[in-house]
Amino acid sequence: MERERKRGHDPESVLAVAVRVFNERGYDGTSMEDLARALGVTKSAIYYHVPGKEQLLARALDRALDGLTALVVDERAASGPAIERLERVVRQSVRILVERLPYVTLLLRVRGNSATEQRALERRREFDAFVSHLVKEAAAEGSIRPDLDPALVTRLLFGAVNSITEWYRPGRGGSPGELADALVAMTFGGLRV
Amino acid sequence: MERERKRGHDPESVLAVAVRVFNERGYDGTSMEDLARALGVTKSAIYYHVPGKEQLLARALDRALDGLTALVVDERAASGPAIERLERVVRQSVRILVERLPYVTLLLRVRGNSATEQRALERRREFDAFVSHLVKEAAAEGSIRPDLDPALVTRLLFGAVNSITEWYRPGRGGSPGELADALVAMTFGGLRV
DNA sequence: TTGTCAACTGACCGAATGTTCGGTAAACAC
DNA sequence: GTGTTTACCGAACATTCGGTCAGTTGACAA
Repeated sequence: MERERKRGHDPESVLAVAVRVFNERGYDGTSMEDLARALGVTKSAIYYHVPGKEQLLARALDRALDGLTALVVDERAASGPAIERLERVVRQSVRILVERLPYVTLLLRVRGNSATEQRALERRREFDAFVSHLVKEAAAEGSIRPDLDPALVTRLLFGAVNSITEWYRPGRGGSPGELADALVAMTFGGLRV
Repeated sequence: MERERKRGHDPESVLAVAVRVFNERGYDGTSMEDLARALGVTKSAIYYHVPGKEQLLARALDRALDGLTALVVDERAASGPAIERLERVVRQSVRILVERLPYVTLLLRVRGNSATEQRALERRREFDAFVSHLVKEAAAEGSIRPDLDPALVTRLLFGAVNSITEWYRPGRGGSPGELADALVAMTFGGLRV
C-alpha cells in the first residue's frame, strides 16, 4: 500500500520549498541551513532526498527550460504570418511563465556563476534566438513599425513579458489568459488610446 | 600638489570595481577575495578604503536611488496632461538607467536580505508609487486605453524600461535619447504597424 | 516478536567567508 | 635627516558554508 505515506518529504517537495526560498533570498544568499529550517528538518535530511544544493538548482532550471523548449519545438512546426506566430509565442510564454512561475523566476536571475548556471544560460539563449528571429521575420513581412529596430522590439517585448516574474502572484490580478490578452493588447497596440 | 597621485585606489574606484563585479556574479555570489582580485590588491587593502562589503552595497544603491528620487522631486512640481508627464518620466527614467547603469542594475536585483537591502527596497517603492499614481491620473483623464488596467500598464511599462539593465551596453545600440524614443514609440503606440 | 527499511538526527569535517591586526615600504612634510 | 602619512601585505580571527556519516526512530511485514 502507498496512500498517505505518513508525513515527510520527498525529492519533489524538497525542490518546491527550495525554489521558493531561492527566490526569496537568491540562490547564493540561501544556505542549506535556511532550506532545512523552511522544510522543518535538519540539514542532513535534505541530503537523503537530493544530492546537493547545485543539483537542486539544476532541476529547477530544467523545469523552466523544458517548458520554453517545448514551446519552441511546437512553434517551429507552425506556419502563417510571422506576426501571428509571434503573438502566439508571446501568449504561450506568458502561460509557461505563470504555470512554472517559481522555476522561471529562478532562471531569469541566473548569472552563470557555475557550470550548471552556464548550461542554463545557453539553453535560454536558444529561446531568445528563436524569438529574435521571429520578430525579424515579422518585420521583414512589414508587420512591425519600420521605425523600430527588430532586435530592440524583441528585448522590450520580452522585457515586459519577463517582468511578470517580478510582480505576478497567482490568484491576484486575473487569470493567465486575461494577463496575456492585456499584455498583447498593450505591446502590440500601444497603451495610448 | 595633487596631480596624478601615483597609482592606487580610493573609495570611488573601489566602489566602481565592486559594483561591476557585483553585477557579474551577484552581491551574495561575490566574495571580498573576488573583489580584491579584480582590484589587483589583497583583501585587507579594501578595508583601508571602505568599511566593508555591505557599505559598498549601500553606497551603490544610494547612487541609483538618488537619481530616481531627484526625478520624482522634479516631476512632482510639473503640470500639464498626465500622459505627457508620464512620457517625460519614462524618458527621464531611461536617461537615469543608462547614466547610472551599474548602480540601477544592482538595485533591481535586490531582494531585501539585509537591513541595507530593505531600506533600498522601501525607497524604490516610493518611486513605484509615484509612477503608479501618474498612470492612474492619465487613465482618469482618458489618455490610456480603457480596456487596460492602469496598475498592469505601470508594471508592463516599467518592466520594459527596467529590462534595459539586462541587455543595454553603452556604446552599442544607439544613444540614450534614441533608446528612449524607441521605447516610448513602442510602449505608447504599439509595435504593430 | 523480531527484522527490515525509509526517513531522519546530531556530531562532525575541511574549506571558505567577512573582518581585524600588526607590520612596512615608499612618498611626503619640515 | 627625521617624523608622519598613505596605501598596502600577510597572517590570523571567529563564523558559516556545503557536505558526510554512524547511528536512531518508528511504521510495517512476516
